[in-house]
Amino acid sequence: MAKATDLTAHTHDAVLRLSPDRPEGAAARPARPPRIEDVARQAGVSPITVSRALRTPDMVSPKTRDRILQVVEATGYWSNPHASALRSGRSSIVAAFVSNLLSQQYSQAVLACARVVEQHGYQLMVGQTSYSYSRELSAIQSLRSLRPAAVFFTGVIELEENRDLLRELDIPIVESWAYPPDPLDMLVGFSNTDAGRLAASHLVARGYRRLAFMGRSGGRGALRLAGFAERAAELGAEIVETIRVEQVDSVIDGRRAYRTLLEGGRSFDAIFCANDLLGLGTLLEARQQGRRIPDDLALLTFGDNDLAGELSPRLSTISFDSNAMGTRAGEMIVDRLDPRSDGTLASSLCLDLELIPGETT
Amino acid sequence: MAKATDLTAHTHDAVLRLSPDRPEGAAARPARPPRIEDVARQAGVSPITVSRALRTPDMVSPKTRDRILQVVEATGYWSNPHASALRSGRSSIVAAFVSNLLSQQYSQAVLACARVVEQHGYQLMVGQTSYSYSRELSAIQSLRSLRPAAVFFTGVIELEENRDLLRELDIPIVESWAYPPDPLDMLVGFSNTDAGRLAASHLVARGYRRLAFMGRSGGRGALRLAGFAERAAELGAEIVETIRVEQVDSVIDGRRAYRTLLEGGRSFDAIFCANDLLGLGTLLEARQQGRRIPDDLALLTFGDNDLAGELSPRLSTISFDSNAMGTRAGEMIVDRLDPRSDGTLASSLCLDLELIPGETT
DNA sequence: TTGTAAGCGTTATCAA
DNA sequence: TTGATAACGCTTACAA
Repeated sequence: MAKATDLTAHTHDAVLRLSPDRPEGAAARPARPPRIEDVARQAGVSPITVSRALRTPDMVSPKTRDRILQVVEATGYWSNPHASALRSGRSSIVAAFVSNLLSQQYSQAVLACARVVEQHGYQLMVGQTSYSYSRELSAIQSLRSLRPAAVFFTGVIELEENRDLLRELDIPIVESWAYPPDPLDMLVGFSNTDAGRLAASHLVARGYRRLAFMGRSGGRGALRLAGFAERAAELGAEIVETIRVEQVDSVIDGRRAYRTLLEGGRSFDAIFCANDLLGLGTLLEARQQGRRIPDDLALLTFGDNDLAGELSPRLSTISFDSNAMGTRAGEMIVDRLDPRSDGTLASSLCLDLELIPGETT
Repeated sequence: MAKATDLTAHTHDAVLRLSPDRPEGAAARPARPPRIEDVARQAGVSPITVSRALRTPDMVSPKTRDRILQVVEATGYWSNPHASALRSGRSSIVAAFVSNLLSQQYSQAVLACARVVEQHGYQLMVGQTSYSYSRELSAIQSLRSLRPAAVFFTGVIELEENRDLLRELDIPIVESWAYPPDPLDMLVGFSNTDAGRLAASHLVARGYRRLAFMGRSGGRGALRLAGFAERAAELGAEIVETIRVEQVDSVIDGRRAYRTLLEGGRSFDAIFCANDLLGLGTLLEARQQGRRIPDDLALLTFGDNDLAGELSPRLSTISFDSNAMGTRAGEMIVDRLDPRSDGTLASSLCLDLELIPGETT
């Protein structure tokens, strides 16, 4: 295969190499990875005994077990996960599906989950659903034959047909990022409706009455808007404008949303941005346009960006801990998969929301 | 299994459910996913013909092919990846190994890579090497039997023995995050040495002469320090203190590193932090301790945090595009795996570094 | 506690 | 262009 390069302008890094002291007589590694049969032969037992020694050590006599484990160590044997999954109908893969792979919050949760399950011998596989039911469907269909040990979604499965498909998998499922009364299985969520209410309460308490909302139109965006509108109405404030933004990948999208908001021509004194990047983009764009914040315009965001508090002005924000969310999801999964678990770990959890007042409201 | 919950304090979100219009006569889904044999029987061909129709359509007559694809569609057939991998010795999994799953830069690169490979029918699996050779070894060993289609590392494999193991896998490998002259296979990197040089040049040009360095002691940290020290010496500046921080998970670690730096008792007028979070933590801690920045202390960081420019003061930073890095890695991988590729895509790439002057130097 | 036999669902190989 | 046969490496079910 041709190798083209475009290196000219850059200096190479020094070569970082370490050569271990290889024992003199160390045999060259065989071209093929060792199979369970190789281990069995060397240990003088049958393959199934090796399998037991590795998966259910208690079912093998200590003497045999030690001998087997020694051979395993010496050969560098590693069970073939495909063969294992094919025969047993269960793999050591934990599948995670993210609404948007570029969102920092989702990735944080997924990677926190990966950390936990990895420590228990599972491997995490990432996929993207793109807030789309059809992508969600094909993701779920691929799970039917992948036979993962468990699934984690950064969201709630809404489509009844997809819920049915997932139930049929008969594996632990963690939904997250919302707090519905009827999760498929396990849940690490927070109340999006409460987040909206909290936002309205805060803005009204600060004296704002003409409110605008920015967020996705479906799912959690709708929930946040519902709570926001409900509480605003209760408190006598008005939602004068609602901007729907379906895909948010960078602050640019927030800047654009703010300009769209202005085009509506309505006057408002505060915006609730149901998403970090929207909030950040709005802040930058509004300041650039000469708005004084919060005097001309107040800004409240929702998200988990720990840098919101480091900006100048510090963004007022409603926040939750996406890292903890992923960790808890991972813990629920490994607990459920652990046959020795006593099953007392909560299978549903609602994380707290925190309103962190900054300098923008 | 017992279900404990601790829900009391929170409001449930409304149920978000959608039920599709299911066609009248739609049969209930069978409990077991369809196998290739089911499709074959319904299409009146043998299993291997179905397999060919799906993988190498050109080898099947158009008429047969269409009939098969119709049945595939109707049954929702999805090839079992484990059986396929077991038999063929190659799976559709792309493995990605990250030095630290909590690092935003690494996750960004990995998820960008996931995005690309996913569009070509591969699934990305994430693992963590924790900057440790032994973790790296076990990661690589697991690959021997996982038989992924390709591997992506957010780093360079340093240990000669691990390099040998990887070569034996005989699959596309992408290393990244550095620019050594002898990559294992493909490379999307940048020069860490140049980054260090750039840092020293900038600081000296701004009039700083007593410099401090913060970063990891091994690998890329060492390269950045080498370039930094080399250029500083050339320009007549002195490196008065070097702080080694092996694990950086949050700004807290940066705060701590700064305090450690002070304990040394040496006086310095500028710090180069080889990592975003170290820089941010140092900034926060130094300001809290009453240091005026950059008058009392200048600060230059290395990383890819687009928020560095939004802080107040804006952090001076040497930056690269980790998102592009992951995307390019993904593109290299799918190109190499595509039998129709003409092999003209560069297999080695050096990304540009950009010095973005902020208000801290 | 250990072993035998069979099969998970696919694809390589060879034959027609 | 299509098919028969066997095998990938493991674990279930059953037997000793």
